[in-house]
Amino acid sequence: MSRRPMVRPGGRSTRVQQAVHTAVRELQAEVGRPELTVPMVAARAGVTPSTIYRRWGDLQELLSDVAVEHLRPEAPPEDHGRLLDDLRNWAEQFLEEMASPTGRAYMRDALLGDPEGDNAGLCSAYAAEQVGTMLARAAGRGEEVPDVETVIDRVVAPVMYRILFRPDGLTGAYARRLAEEALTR
Amino acid sequence: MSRRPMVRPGGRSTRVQQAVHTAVRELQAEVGRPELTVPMVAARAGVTPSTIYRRWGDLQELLSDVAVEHLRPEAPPEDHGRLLDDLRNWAEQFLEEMASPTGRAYMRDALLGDPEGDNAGLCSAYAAEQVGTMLARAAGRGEEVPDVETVIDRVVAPVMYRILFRPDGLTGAYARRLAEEALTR
DNA sequence: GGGCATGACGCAAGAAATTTGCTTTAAGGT
DNA sequence: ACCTTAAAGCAAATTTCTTGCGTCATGCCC
Repeated sequence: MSRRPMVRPGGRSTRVQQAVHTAVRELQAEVGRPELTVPMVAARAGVTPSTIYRRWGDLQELLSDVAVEHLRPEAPPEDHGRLLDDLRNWAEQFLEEMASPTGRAYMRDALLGDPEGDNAGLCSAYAAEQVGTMLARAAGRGEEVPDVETVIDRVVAPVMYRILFRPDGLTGAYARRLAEEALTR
Repeated sequence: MSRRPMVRPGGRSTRVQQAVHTAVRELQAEVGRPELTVPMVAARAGVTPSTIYRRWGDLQELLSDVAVEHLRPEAPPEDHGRLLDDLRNWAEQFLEEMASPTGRAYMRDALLGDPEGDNAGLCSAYAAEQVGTMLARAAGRGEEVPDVETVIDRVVAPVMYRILFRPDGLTGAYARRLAEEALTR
């Protein structure tokens, strides 16, 4: 008894997962996403196709996994000593990363192969965490700070919406303006 | 010379297109999206699979087409005699349509099979048009009105962002609040 | 109104992909 | 060290996708 499902984070499973993710990244760069196939990834990763099908279901879910990995922020947002500067800079960087062709591709992939919406939720959580860090720092300095949800609505959402639906004419200045308006108005 | 590509809007092409679209809608309702395949749609539409592959490329682009058709608004927004009421009601309806399981599925499909981003742009244009109608009406009444772009950023974008990335806990009240804040603050 | 050029569809064969049952491997607990 | 079992390998069966070619119907011109 007491048989909880076995979790095996270290070992072969992990090696396979990494090999497959690496293969996806390499092949995406080499042949481009439209030419990418599961058997191709499997061959590069030194794995049988059925392994990929069983673990990920299909190419989209695999791409979604890889995309989310890339979308995870690597460091907390820079500290400029004042919330307005923090947020302005972060928003500009965020837009530039996400609006680039590769950024947009990752976002689309992340949303795409994600029936449960788990990966999408994760992306949103990353952004919320970054915003939360900036707000907490500012509050610690005694600044008056808005809600995380407010900043999501006023800064993150417009940037994401425009990237997904109207990618033309996006500039860093737009992101900075959103940040300013979120704090002043 | 002077041979522009022949467009044949009436006739067989159109019949095939409608038959295929209808088949997609019916089968989506009957067997669900995950089970849907191109050969299945072709059979229902009384068409060979190769026709679908040639015209649409793959299932995702077809689904994207069908989705955009459903996302097109059927009527201009209701007129309540005051911008605040117009916008509040419209935002609430918009959220409720888009946040439903079928609405979300359509949105995802529209974004999904759309390498060029044309369909996504179309969706955004629909929303902008609806907003523009309300603002023009209000301006005609002498009300002071914000920019279309502002309303997009403050109302449409947050709703869409949350539907795509954090579908939990969305209510009509949230949409109404966004509308109010877009006009007052 | 009757041909003509052309784009779209049907058909069928071939290639590629996905699925699936069974076997083998190796991680982790006893 | 041994067992148990999740996960990977392998290969056959199935399904989907691609492609070349013949046919059909539409829109234009006479």
